[in-house]
Amino acid sequence: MDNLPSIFGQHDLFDLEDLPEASDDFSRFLFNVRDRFGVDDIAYAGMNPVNGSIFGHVTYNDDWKAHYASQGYHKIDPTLHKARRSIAPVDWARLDRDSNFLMVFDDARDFGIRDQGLTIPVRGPYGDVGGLSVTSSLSQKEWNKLKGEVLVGLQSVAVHVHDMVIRSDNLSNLLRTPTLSHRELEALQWTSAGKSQQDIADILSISNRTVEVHLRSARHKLYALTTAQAVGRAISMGLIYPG
Amino acid sequence: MDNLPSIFGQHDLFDLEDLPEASDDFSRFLFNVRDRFGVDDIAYAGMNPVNGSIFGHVTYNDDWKAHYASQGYHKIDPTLHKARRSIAPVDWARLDRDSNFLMVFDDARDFGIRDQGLTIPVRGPYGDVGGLSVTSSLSQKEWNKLKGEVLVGLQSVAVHVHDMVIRSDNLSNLLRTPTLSHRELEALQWTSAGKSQQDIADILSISNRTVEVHLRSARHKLYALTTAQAVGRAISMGLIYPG
DNA sequence: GGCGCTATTGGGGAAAACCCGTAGTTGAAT
DNA sequence: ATTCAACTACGGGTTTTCCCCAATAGCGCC
Repeated sequence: MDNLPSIFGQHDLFDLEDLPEASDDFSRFLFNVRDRFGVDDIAYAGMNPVNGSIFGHVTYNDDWKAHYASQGYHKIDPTLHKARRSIAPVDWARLDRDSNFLMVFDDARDFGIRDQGLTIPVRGPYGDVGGLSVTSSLSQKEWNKLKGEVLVGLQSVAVHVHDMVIRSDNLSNLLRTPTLSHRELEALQWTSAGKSQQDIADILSISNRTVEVHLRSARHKLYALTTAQAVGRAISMGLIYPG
Repeated sequence: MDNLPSIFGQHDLFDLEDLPEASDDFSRFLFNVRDRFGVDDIAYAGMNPVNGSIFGHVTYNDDWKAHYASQGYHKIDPTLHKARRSIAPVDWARLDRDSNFLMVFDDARDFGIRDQGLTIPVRGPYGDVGGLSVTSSLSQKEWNKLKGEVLVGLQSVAVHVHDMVIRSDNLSNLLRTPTLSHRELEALQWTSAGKSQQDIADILSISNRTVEVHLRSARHKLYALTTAQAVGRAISMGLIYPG
């Protein structure tokens, strides 16, 4: 927690020392960012890779927040969907106007929210993913200009917000200790290389039952239902490498 | 397999400049960025888990590049190691001056490279990790000032470079990859989400035997011996996403 | 029309994985 | 000194996957 703030010094617009400690203050921080960048609304959504749940802080009005949640739009929101698969910022103008897009944004319009915006994905080392979105109701020309001006700054804000949220999120704390033992990692690694439990037992010169125990333990630690899921999760978290 | 795995695994380091295509563009781009931001050197290192290869692209002089590679410093480089575990930019000033640090930077000094710099981690959705580092030989006071000014911009550059590298690498891999059918991808995707064949059969409203056929076909196309391996491979290739 | 490819649906049986335990040893930490 | 996590191993029983086989339907292509 203390090894981050000073890196940004005093010159930076968004010094981490200004970042709120309590999660209740995240919204206020976002309002602050919104005003500084001159956008309509700003929203952060963090995705927990364990159960796929999404949590976030937004400056949207309460009506839209409630509607969005009640409709389960986080499951189909194309901006989140694309951000989850992208490295670079996602310009909503480049998204397909497919059925999911229309379903979300047709409703959004009724709540005063336009389909003009950006989503910036950010990832941490534990498979944690987040996205910072901004919306604007400027004219297209003005928005394009503003977009270029704020993009770089928003990138930085996104990283800082995600960092803070993940650090204060209890669920993610479980993931932040992916202390897979050496044997568990070995077993997973060989499984990812296509070896059976018996193969691995021979390779490691241990019993196949022991290999099974290690894989079972790895599944539990990664909250995975199957070994295949554990392998995928471990790869996406950088714990092992594809074989 | 080490107790403390090397940063990018057991793989060899190789230089983007050794690659025929686009290397000139990357090189020019980095030199360009270096001059624009007023730093001494810029280095990008990234790993694509598709083949576990490491991509490096730097503005360091050839002597240091050769020395760094020949000593295998990418395995112990503390700047990479810390960046691998961090979301936010890593200030080298805050790193422990441990044995690994001294081993790398004592040598670096002989090649005119200071232990004053920043490393910005970047992550993509497939477990791919990269880091953009900059060095400076300014006075500490001047460097602290410059650091605050360039940090936000470098964040953006880092994302951009990583995106370009991974994208081109994924693309080249995709060209050699047999295309999986829609059903095969669906089956793999749900398997990655921890579902059994019967679960998937229910979800897709097809027979569990059909699901099995799709998974088998996917395994063959991916040259995978087990479904777990196929899942890992598909994730690392970007065909599916971790569930 | 034939040809090749893919998606779909099965059966039977072998192999592997998985779940529920118990239990001894080691080494590190409190 | 005791707790605790990791590693090791085994048993019995269940579930799932995997591999052999065959078959129908749809699709574009020459």
